[in-house]
Amino acid sequence: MKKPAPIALPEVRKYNSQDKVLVAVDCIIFGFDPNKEELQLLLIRRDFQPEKGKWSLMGGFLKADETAEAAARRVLRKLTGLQNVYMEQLDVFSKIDRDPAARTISVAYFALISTDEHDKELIKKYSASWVDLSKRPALIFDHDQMVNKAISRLRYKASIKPIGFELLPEKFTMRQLQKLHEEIFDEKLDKRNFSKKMYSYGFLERLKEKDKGSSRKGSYLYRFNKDNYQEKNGNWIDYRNR
Amino acid sequence: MKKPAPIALPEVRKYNSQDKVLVAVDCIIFGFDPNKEELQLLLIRRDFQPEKGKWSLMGGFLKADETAEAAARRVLRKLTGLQNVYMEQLDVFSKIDRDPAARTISVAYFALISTDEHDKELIKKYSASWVDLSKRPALIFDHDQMVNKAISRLRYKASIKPIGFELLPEKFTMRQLQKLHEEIFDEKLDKRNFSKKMYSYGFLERLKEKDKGSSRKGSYLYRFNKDNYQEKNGNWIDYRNR
DNA sequence: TCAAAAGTGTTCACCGTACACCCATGG
DNA sequence: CCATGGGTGTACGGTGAACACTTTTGA
Repeated sequence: MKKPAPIALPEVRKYNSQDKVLVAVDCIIFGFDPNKEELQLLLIRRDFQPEKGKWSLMGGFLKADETAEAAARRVLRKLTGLQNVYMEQLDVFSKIDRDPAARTISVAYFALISTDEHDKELIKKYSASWVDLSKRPALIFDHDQMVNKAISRLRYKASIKPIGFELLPEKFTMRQLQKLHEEIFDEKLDKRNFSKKMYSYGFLERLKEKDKGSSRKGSYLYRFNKDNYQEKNGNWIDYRNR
Repeated sequence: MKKPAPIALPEVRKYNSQDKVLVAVDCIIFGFDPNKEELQLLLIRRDFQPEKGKWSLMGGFLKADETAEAAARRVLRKLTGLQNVYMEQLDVFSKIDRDPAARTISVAYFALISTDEHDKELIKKYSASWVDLSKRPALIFDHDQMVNKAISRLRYKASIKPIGFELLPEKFTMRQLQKLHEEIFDEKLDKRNFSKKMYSYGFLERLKEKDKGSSRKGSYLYRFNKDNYQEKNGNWIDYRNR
């Protein structure tokens, strides 16, 4: 199918004389616990040197036969067991000494998962745990930078796409949805304006059921209707064409 | 200063067993010729295999002792002679066979320069040339994808930051500024509304001089006032915190 | 019956958009 | 004097923000 690349000697030498480097992927994994009403981050305790025992993002090395995205998905799956996760490339981090053990550049990905869905066994195996975003410990290398960047990106994305649904269980209440947005943007929102806006997008499906967990009266459960979203997504403008 | 990384044998073997890959940087270089009133792209004709003679973005390989951004700036400088250029990381492209000669991942950067500033000699040396964005030839590898992504990003950026000034000469007319925006967003704008909006941001400085090149009456020249921009940039919202 | 959370409508200010005429000048 | 592009103001509608009271029900 593909014609073999023509190999001319001087050019081959050119390629060969270039430096090769290790390429890592690191995953910034966000979650949201509707009960705790806090944004959370899935972190691991590193079980190898350097910086063994310190808190870190989950990461791994890019293999020669996979794309960066595939590597990130592999890493994420190893830790959570989840496959079809919202994931997006953030940026490359390439400071020379970012990993003191070896020259490594890292491609950071951010992922959104609903905390009730992942595999608890795997998390235990990797000594990982969910920590409140606001109380997160210092991380190794440049991982704090990665997290900060991921937060910005999350805000941006949430402002132009209904991305927050990735972080909620299938059925959720309007309050939970609002709390999530309040956490993401770090500001209080007016519940009347908030629900009005959400209704206007047209992709919320109100169920018959009510959730009685948080009040006497009970609150309606909603579901995100993807079909409606596809039809009406003219409401959401994304300049970045993702 | 920095304490040496603790080296434990098994972990070193771990790092060593990982694949290393070639890392390239590619620059999507946008320009705008206020006379032609067209967005342009700076392309080169590749002078080595594979795909020798085809149109391509300017690129190069990442060296072991430089960051990706430094590499991109080095590459850009080699071609244009320019140093303080607006530049931003786009994304990593890592399809396995994107470069048929060797497994290479590429970090794409997009850059904005004012076409009157660059070094014509260097451009000649690299058989580069400015092409109209709308009439650009097909590019090698995945460079077309890179360009498309860069266009989206340019639109996004221009919608939240006064990025377009990077593409204009120091002094410019309101018409030129408008044309630039029209090119970026690919739509006609109303000149009254446009200038009103630009004034409202408060960072345009109207000069005494007029440009008599395009009309009898002559049109005022403006300058971008960075100080004013710093003060008033609350007008521009950037969720991505750059 | 009351405490606690849920649900719901209206008003107002501001911003983006549509739209048309006079001005200055060189030829 | 006239053709050409330059420069400016107003009116309207839609959207986002502020704001308070009633409902439900378990204890």
